[in-house]
Amino acid sequence: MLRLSKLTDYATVILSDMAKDKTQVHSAMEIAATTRIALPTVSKILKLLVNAEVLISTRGAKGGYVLAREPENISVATVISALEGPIALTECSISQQACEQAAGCGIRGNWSLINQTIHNALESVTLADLIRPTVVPDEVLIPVSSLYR
Amino acid sequence: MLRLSKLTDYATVILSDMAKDKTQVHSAMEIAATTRIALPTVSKILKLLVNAEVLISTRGAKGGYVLAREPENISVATVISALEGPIALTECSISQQACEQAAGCGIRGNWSLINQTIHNALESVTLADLIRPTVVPDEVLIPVSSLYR
DNA sequence: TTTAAATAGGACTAAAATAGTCCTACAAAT
DNA sequence: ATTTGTAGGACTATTTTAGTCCTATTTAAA
Repeated sequence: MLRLSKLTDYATVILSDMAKDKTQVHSAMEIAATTRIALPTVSKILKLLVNAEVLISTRGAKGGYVLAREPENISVATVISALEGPIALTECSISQQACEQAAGCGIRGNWSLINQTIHNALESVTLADLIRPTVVPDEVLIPVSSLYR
Repeated sequence: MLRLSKLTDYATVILSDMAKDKTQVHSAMEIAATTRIALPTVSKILKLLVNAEVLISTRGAKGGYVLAREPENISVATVISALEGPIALTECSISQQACEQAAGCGIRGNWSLINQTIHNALESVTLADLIRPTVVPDEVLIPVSSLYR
């Protein structure tokens, strides 16, 4: 269902939580407690976010995790790719090697355009936006169609 | 990886194929042959597309499938939801019932906005666009960020 | 009216991805 | 030294997805 994995979902919850208190070092245990996500799972997610340079970790007693940069500079796209790998709707957009159908496939180019579109949409939303109080706009304008007309 | 399922991918290939010859009735066997996708799999996909009213089927000898409407009027969003169900990145955007974290979750509203954005992007691209010769534009403009500034 | 060529619907199996857990090693503070 | 913490990876269980198959029904044509 074009669904994000649960882990990614958790990651956004965790990061939102951390963003509210963005200079404080949070331990995995503490985060598990406030988010009510099981500790081993929290740890796993935090590690992935460190690898993606979204978080910075400190080892040892009083160690823990902090945001590596301002919430405004952490895009949703970054978080998703940290947890799930590259954002691409179709297999052929990632692996350079042609699929079996590639020869007669005239739609690859257009898929990559759609991927690009979605990637841009996710890139433009940041952690700061996520924790902002919800505003439901009258209309959401997406001029993708203009590309074709 | 925010990936489409293989079946959805196949569906776009199948539909593109059918769109090239949009008034002709195609049997499942014929489609399997030209797309090189296994027959039982093709059948499964075609049935789903009939249920979603993207295709119209005719039973019996000389029966088969045709597009239910013009390729311009079949959106990628429709195809995706036919195969995968509602397009929603997060669980909570679909099931009305609150998740465990819901109480302290301040990001649900913003997720639904992102969902909406992506849905609109996918809604604006049609089967007709998919089979069009690829054009790579200089820039893809997505003003999602403008919603927040 | 019989037969062949199709789809409809659903049950079922196999395979792959995802989620979740656990263990051992390492680092820093007290 | 000991305690509190992360790093990294192996492992297991669960769920989802992909793929197959069977039986019923429908229609065209011989």
